[in-house]
Amino acid sequence: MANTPDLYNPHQIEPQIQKYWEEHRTFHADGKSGKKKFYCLSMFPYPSGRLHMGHVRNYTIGDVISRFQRMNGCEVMQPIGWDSFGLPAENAALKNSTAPAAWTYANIEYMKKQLKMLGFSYDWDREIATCRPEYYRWEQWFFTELYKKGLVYRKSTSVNWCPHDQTVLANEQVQEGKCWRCDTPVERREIPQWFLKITSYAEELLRDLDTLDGWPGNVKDMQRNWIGRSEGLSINFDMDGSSEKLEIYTTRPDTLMGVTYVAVAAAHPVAVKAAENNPELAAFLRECGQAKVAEAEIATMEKKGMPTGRYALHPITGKKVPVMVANFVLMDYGTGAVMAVPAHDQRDWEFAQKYSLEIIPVIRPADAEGADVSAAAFTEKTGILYNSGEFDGMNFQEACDAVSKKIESLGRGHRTVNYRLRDWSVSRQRYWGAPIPMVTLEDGSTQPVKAGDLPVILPEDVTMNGVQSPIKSDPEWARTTWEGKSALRETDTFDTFMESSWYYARYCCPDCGNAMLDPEKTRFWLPVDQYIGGIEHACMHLLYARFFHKLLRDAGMVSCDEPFKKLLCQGMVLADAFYRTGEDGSRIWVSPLEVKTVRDEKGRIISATDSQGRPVIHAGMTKMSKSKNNGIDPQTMVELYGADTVRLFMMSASPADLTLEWKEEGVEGAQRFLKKLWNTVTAMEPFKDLKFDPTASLTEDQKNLRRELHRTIAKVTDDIGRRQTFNTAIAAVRELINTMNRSSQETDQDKALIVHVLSQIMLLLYPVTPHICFALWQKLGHDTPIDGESWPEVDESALETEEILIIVQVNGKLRARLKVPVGASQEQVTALAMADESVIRHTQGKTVRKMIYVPGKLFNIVAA
RNA sequence: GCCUCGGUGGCGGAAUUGGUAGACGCAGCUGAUUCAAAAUCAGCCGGCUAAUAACCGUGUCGGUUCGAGUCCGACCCGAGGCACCA
Repeated sequence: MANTPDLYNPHQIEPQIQKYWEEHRTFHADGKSGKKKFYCLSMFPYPSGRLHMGHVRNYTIGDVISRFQRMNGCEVMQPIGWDSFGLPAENAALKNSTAPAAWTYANIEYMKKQLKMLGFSYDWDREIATCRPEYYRWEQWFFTELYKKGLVYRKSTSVNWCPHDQTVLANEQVQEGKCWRCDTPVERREIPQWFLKITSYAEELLRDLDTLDGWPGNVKDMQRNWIGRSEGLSINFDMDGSSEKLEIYTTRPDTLMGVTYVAVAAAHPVAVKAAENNPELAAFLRECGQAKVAEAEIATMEKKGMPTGRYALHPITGKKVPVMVANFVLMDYGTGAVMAVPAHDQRDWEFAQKYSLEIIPVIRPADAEGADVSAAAFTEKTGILYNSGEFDGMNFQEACDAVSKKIESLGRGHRTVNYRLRDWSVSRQRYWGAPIPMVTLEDGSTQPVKAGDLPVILPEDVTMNGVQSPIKSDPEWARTTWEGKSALRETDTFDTFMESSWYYARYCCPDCGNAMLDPEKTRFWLPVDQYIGGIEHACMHLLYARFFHKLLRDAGMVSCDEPFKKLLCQGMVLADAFYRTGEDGSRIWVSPLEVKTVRDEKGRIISATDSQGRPVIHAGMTKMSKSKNNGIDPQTMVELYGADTVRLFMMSASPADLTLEWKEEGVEGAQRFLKKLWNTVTAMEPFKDLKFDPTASLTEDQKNLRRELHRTIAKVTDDIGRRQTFNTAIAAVRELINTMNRSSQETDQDKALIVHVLSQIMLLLYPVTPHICFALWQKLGHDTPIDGESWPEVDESALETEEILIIVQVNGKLRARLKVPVGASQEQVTALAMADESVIRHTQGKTVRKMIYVPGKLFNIVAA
């Protein structure tokens, strides 16, 4: 009878094992096991239609950590859901004439299937979608509570406005200053918006960063700088010939005597008023109103200004200084006015040069008579004041204190703490979002919707015309009553960061129907033990979620101070990009899957052609994107290679926090590894019942293999558990397999050891490639599934060695490697080192000046 | 422009606390097997070199140190974020 060869077939085993997990509810978490809890969370996806490689990378990391913690004795809760409000649904609705809701729900269903075929250990019972009223009703309710607490206010602020479409544009929808749909130049426009007072929590958000030991330092640095706490002086300048005041803030009070002009934003009342009978100035203000609302835009554009014709009075000397309008001063930042000290601030200096404004140096280097500001501003804080009257001779700190005191005693200002962080504008003039639960009464006053009238439901069965939100174009939708009086609903919706700011808490009690959160359940599961997501969220999402958590805490719904104990930011996924040049000279991007490359003997790409043999140009590795046609579809990859191969490649090709370069050859390498592993286990299957006895007398080979096994267990445990360097963990397992293959396989004890090592390898690889490990675990003769197994333990006795390696250097350069007995003394090492041929050669004719001995490691001879 | 991170063989990367640079893999080369190819197995694989000697070598320049990929200073290049993409 012919045997069918037993080959690795992921497409057969993976669906079976996934079905087993689903039927057995293996990954369901209810908090009743009595084990230590571990909450592992990956940033939930926007349901764009298909999973992309960035998702797969994110979720594979989360799954590896979840399975690892599970094996280490924790009850792991790993939920998943959908960040399902957002702009792309509206764009898709326009393109395909579908309702955003229908499109979104269809995408969720499809992507759910894709997640399942990757074998992630989610507790699907906790799935949530933020576009469901059961979810956003609590967000609406919480907003009305915050309103009652005084943490919500309304203020006018700038937005990008398309005058043709009569609509607000997202920054993304403004391309080169023009509307992406109709190419009309975009204008800045002030409209009233709802704000959350995140600045009231700025101090705590800053301070608590120090408690986040499990966060990467760079993310904490970014948040610190984003919050941007500064101590300075707020000063009121009197306007010449009027009772108006001009309030400014400065972090350099020491330079106050060098102020030669004041600059205001184009939207500042002083500028607007001055432009009333100055057509030239009015034209300039219109020009300023044409820039996009983005900090990078403002910081890089050409600095322009114009005099208002008005003057402010210096708060100490009373001297008249011109008031300029400047395009780089924004009404939304601070007070919309700044004092300018061109001698000691580079931007002010350049502006003063351009518009021939006075430059008065008031700080000189400590070792010079005066400051040379002819070529650039002198911006050091190490100088001494001069040209400053009563403040002459003071240093930076003395001057700051003295000037501040003086301004305060004159009643013209006060010392204050300022933040770069601005309050959070939560209003969006879009349809596909949670309606803001506010109403306007006929008397013009605004009121929060009563709790009993929530949720304010967003209609889902709508048609989009691309210009206006359906709830704005339907006058009936807004009509309502409040305390019996007729009222109009707010038609703006929430920023989608609102939904993603508390979803992690809702996962603890997704079915809670009578409250936003169940405090008992949040107390049990929170904080999230491990959060995983992209570094692009370092400031906004991660700061908003921390802010929301503190709001929830102050409302008694959660009991810890921070939502995410440990944070891992994974890198982007890149792929080769290729293009050929079209007849009109344009670049036609060709998918890397269709490209054939020719390499030289070193393996460098020397030429490439597309599927029709046309030459294409290699544009290097870039982020997977539609525009470069270099996105690799995860589903296609799973269908070709299986989920385990995709997971293994993702985790082994680079460290989790760096970019990952998708290479088909590398994926094939990962597949090759799994096939070999399958074949090795199959070959050892007949010996699965042999038991390895570590207490028997072992051969050198056996001792060596056993030592390598336990070293590998120690390394993989540390790499996954502490360092989160999954790539080196996998490399260590591969090394162990190489050692095993070189090891003797003669005797029953040899074979028993190999069967034992293979079983341990299954446990080490299970978090990364759970399906194959599940199947091979059975083949190795275990009759209970691998899912219930504990993480392997290191046997210290296996690690013992008789010899150690000492590195011998002469003047820091490697000259010899010495194998010495474990207990060798420094004298013995010295004698052996000095007798080494290479050491003798390199010390010949020289005097030994010094010898440095790092016990058990290194011996360096300094000779000259 | 500002904030943060990164730069090591042909390529991805390793080197965990300042102590052997290049683990592990991909590509490539050589051989075995094969009618042949694929697959598989074995060996080689930073530069220079006859060499397993010596020298050079971790973006550039300078510094600290017995010793620097790692620490410090300056610069160059690339990536992420900059508040309405998520």
